[in-house]
Amino acid sequence: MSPQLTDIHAELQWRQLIYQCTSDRLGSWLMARPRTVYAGFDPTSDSLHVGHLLPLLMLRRFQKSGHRPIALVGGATGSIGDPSGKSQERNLQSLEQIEANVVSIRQQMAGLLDFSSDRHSALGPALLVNNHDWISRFSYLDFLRDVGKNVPVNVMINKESVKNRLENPDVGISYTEFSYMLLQAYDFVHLNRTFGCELQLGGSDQWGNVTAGIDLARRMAGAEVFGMTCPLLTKSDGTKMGKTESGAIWLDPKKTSPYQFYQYWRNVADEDAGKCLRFLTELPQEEVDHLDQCRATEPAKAASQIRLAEWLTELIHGPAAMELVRQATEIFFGGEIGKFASDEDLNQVFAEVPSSELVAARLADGVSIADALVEAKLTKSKGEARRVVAEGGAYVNNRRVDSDTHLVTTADLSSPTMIVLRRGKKNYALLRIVD
RNA sequence: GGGGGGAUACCAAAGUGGACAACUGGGACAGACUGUAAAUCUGUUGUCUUCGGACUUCGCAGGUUCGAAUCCUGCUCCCCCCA
Repeated sequence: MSPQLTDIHAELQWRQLIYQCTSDRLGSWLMARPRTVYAGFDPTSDSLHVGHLLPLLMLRRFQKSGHRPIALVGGATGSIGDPSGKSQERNLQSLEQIEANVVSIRQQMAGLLDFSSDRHSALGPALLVNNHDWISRFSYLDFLRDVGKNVPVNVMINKESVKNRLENPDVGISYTEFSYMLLQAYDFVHLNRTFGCELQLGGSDQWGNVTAGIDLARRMAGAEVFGMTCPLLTKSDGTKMGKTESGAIWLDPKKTSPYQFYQYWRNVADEDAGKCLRFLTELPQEEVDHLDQCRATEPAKAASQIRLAEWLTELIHGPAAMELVRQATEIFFGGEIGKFASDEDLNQVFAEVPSSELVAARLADGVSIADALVEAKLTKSKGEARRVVAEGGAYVNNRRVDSDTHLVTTADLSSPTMIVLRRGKKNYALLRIVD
C-alpha cells in the first residue's frame, strides 16, 4: 500500500519555517495528494555546509511526509551567480569544477534524502537533477524566443535582488547576473513539465526568483504552481549561522571533523538554540517545548545545545561517529584518559590532535616532562615547559603534572604506542612511540 | 639638494654609563572562577640550567670603558620640515 500523507504544513507552521507563501490554501493543497517539490543548491564548493542544511532538511521533511522532493543542483545557474543577497558581482567558476562539485554534493545529499526507494512517497524516490542538463541545450536565440519573450524587464528590474544592485552605482550588475533570474525561473517550468513539480522552496532571499518561476510557468505552460520561502537562519548577533573565524562549517568530515561539527552546535548561543531546534531537527514539538523550558530554568545545563548537537551530528555523520564524538567530548572536557585497547580508537578520538614521534628507547629510560612537552611541540623551549609545569598547566593523560622532575615512562602509555599530553585547557598533542 | 628626529622584546612605549633580561600598557599563555560563554582576579611571558647561576639580546658593523640599550665612528632603513 502507498505511504500515508502527513500534515507537513502544520508541522512547518509550528516550526515557524514558513516565511512567505504564494497561496493561503497550501495546507489543504498538500494534503490532497502527494506533490513534487524542489529546492535549488549552488554547487559553489565540493561540499555542502551548514547554510545548506535548512533547505535540505525542508526537502527531507517533505519526503518524510509523503511528497517527492527534487534537489536541483545549479550546474548552469551556479556558473552564472545569483545576485540575490550579494553586494558584488561573483567570479565565475570553471564548468569542470562545477561538475566535480555536483558529484560530491550528490553523495552528501544521499545521506539525507532517499534517492532509491519509494517507501516515502507514492510518487517515487527523491530526485537529484542538474539544470546544466537542460539549460545547456538551449541556443541563445532559442532561449530568447522561448523564455525571454515571456518575461517583462520592468518586472525584473523591480525585483529586490536586482534593484539593490541597480541603485548602487559602485558595484552595478552584469547582464549575466541580471539574466540569472530567468534561468532559475525556467528551471521551475522545466521541472513542472518533466516531473510535474508544483512547489518551489527557498530561503526568503529567493522570493523574487521563486515568484519569477511561478509567473513564467503560468505564461509558458498555463500551469498553476506554488512557492514558499523559509526564514533565513541567522544568529542573534546578526552574523551568519555556520561561520566561524576559521571558515564555514562543512558537512564533509574531511573539511570539518565530526567533533568540530558537534562542538559548533554545542556552543550555539541560548538565544539561537530554540530556533535551531525548530529549524534544523526533526524532534517533536513536545520535546522542543520541553527543551525551551529547560533552557529558561536551567541554562547552565545546555540541554538544548547538547540535544541539537547530538541530533545533527548523528544525522550528518552517523551513529558510530557520534559515539566517538561523545567519547572525545568527555575526555576533552576533563575526564581522565583510561587505557585504550588499540591505537586505532585513541586515534579516532584524537583525530584533530597533532602528534610527534618519540623513540622507544628514550621512553624506556624515562623522559622529563619538560622534554616531552617540547618534543610534542606544546612548548617552544624547555624553559617555557618548566614554567607551564610550575603554573599547573601540564597534563599527561589529563592528569596534572605537579613537579618538573616528573618522568614520562612506558607506564604513561594510554594505548599501545601513544601518550596524550596537554598544555592548559585545550592544547593536546599525541606522542607516538616509534622504534 | 639643505636641516631635524627616530630605530628597544609579539605590538605599543619607558629607559641617556653600573642597581637592566630591561618600567608600563596591550596581546599571548597558564591558574582560579564559570555553563566548553563573557567579565573578573592571580601568575608567567629571551635561551639553557645540576636552580647556585651561566649565556645571548635594545637596527647593523666596529670602537671607547673595569663596565654600554645608554658615549664615539661608519653603514642601513624610517619619519618630519625647508627647497
